[in-house]
Amino acid sequence: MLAEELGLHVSTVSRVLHAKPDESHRAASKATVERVRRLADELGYRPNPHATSLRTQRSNLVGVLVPRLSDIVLATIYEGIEESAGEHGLSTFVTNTRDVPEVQRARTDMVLARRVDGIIFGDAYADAEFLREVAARGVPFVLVSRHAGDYPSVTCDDYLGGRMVGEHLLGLGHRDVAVVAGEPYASTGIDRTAGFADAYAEAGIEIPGHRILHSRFDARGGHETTARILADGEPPSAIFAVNDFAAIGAFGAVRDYGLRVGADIAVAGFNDTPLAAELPVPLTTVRSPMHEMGRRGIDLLARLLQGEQVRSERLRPELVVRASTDPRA
Amino acid sequence: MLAEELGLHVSTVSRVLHAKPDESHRAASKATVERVRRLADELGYRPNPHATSLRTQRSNLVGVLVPRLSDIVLATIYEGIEESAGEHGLSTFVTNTRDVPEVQRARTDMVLARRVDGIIFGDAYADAEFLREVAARGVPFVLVSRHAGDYPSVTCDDYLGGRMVGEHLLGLGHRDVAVVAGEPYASTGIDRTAGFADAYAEAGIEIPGHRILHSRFDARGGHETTARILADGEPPSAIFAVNDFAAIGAFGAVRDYGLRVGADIAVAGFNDTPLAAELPVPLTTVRSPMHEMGRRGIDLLARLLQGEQVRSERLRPELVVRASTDPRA
DNA sequence: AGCAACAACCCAAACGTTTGGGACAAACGT
DNA sequence: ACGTTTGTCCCAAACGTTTGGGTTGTTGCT
Repeated sequence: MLAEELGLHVSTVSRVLHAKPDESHRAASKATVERVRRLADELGYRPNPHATSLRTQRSNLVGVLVPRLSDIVLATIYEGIEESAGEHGLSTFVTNTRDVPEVQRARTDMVLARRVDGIIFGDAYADAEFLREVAARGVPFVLVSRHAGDYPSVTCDDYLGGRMVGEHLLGLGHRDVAVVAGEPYASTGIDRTAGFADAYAEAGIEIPGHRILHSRFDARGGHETTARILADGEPPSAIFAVNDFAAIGAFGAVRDYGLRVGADIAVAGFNDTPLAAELPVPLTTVRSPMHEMGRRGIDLLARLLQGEQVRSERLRPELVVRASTDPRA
Repeated sequence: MLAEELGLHVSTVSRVLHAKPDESHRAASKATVERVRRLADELGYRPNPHATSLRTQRSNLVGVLVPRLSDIVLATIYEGIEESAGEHGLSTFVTNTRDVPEVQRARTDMVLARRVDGIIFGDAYADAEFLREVAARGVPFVLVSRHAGDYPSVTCDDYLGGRMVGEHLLGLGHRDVAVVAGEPYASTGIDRTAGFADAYAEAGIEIPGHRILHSRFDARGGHETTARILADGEPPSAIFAVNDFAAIGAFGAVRDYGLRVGADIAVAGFNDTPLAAELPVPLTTVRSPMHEMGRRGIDLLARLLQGEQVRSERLRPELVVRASTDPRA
């Protein structure tokens, strides 16, 4: 600590710098406080966080694990996390796990080795197996985007979102529909699919198993899976892809099959990413509060780190109808 | 260091754990080395990085500043960075600056306060003003994606890429063209535009000023700017948007204007993001090695941190022709 | 036998904080 | 006049490493 160029003891300076404005007088005389403060920001003094962490056993660091940042959904969630983290005095550490269990493990070990105070998982597997291990190690964590077990999480109400899409398509008269369902281990895809299927079931229509196919979450995955659907007998009249990127991939497959999105076959997505509205055929989708999920996720973790008891949050989605399901829109 | 449950002095253990395999015998006896190693990974021992950093004055941390991670281009570059950082024993710290100078400053201070060893800027302003300040403070840094001044950088050869698009459109007979040029402070947009314009100039065609408009880099920005172009008299026969997202926005604007991309008006983008190929009208674009840029960026920084002299790198782009400029493709 | 060389360790300082506990003087109460 | 309080500050330990420099005891050489 260079700030004892003023002939003061480090401890005094430390106290001055840490005192809340209303109790600074307890640390030192008014004059001294002033002197310290002035010099501190004259020199642009910043306490060495390594020293602080070492002493306090708290790093104010949180690790954030996501499948991939190049997925705009997770990237946006992370923006929310980062934004709000600052307000809590926390810094974040993101890392990509590609949804690969070994990588998740390795990255978790990595952030733990960096002595983070807690972790935000954006890549939870629905079986929660790995999370149980983490919990057993006593590491505080929260989930965002996906939920698992009953670990604290902030998610979109995906079931409701799926249901909205189902009701929308039902209302348009679509009876033969297919689902590009995403990865089987992600609660997002699972719930969206379930909500969608339940809406149909309640209308007396069971969606047959061969109409519900798992897929990767990216455009390529959506393309391949949709191609398989289209290759399988009579094409459905509508396709629900559980996220926008998969839906865009579906666009590609539909196009390759010689059909027109909107006119010949309805396609709906999920998330309302900024692209959805710009596509040549604008995409019907469900707006999920991605940014907000991130913010609330870190808020939740912050409270957890304070020792508070926390409850999961489920945010409300909103259906956005565009021309990909309704050419008149 | 808990590892002296074996009755050894910490320093001995430290030496054992740091010795390269071929010189471990200099640290302790074979038996001791073995004992230490075994206990260490039995306990899952990881040195406390804060203590290490404090002692060595090196954090093995690098700060990464990007405009926004929700831009898939930067997110992909960051994936490359993270991937390669691990191989250098470095950890990274990303943060969004939204291309706002005050935020860039604040985030730079933030990462510096965290005692990073160096910085990677993905958000350099072409005027390099801020970078000069950073350099003056003696902070090692490299640039990725954009270049500025002659600070070490890893970029795509954007000028060449722009030129490729220009020659391509010229070859198709387009003489009245417009450019959605991106932000005026980003070398990417500047160079791509310059390359494009030069290609036309060499063919004896000066692109008039009102045909080159700055824009934000996202879909919305591309949409707005394209709409202004279309509203301004006779529409051009082709539009070059300096990145894919802006191009997708251009798609939206063209659609709203009642024209068809590919058939009525050609549109080209830049970056070849995974979406480009999936669009209902597949997008002609220039493939830029985003992942590779990230990898090389951190490699460059790593070498800089070793004290080596480094040279900027300029990676080769590749034109990918699709139906948005050539319906026969 | 005497001395150097080496193997196998240990010592202690230092990195920059935070924090419980003083120390010292001035002001106060009676 | 003397104990007590209060205001202002200092002391020192501790956090977990790394690293230059010991200290032993054994082996090798002559």
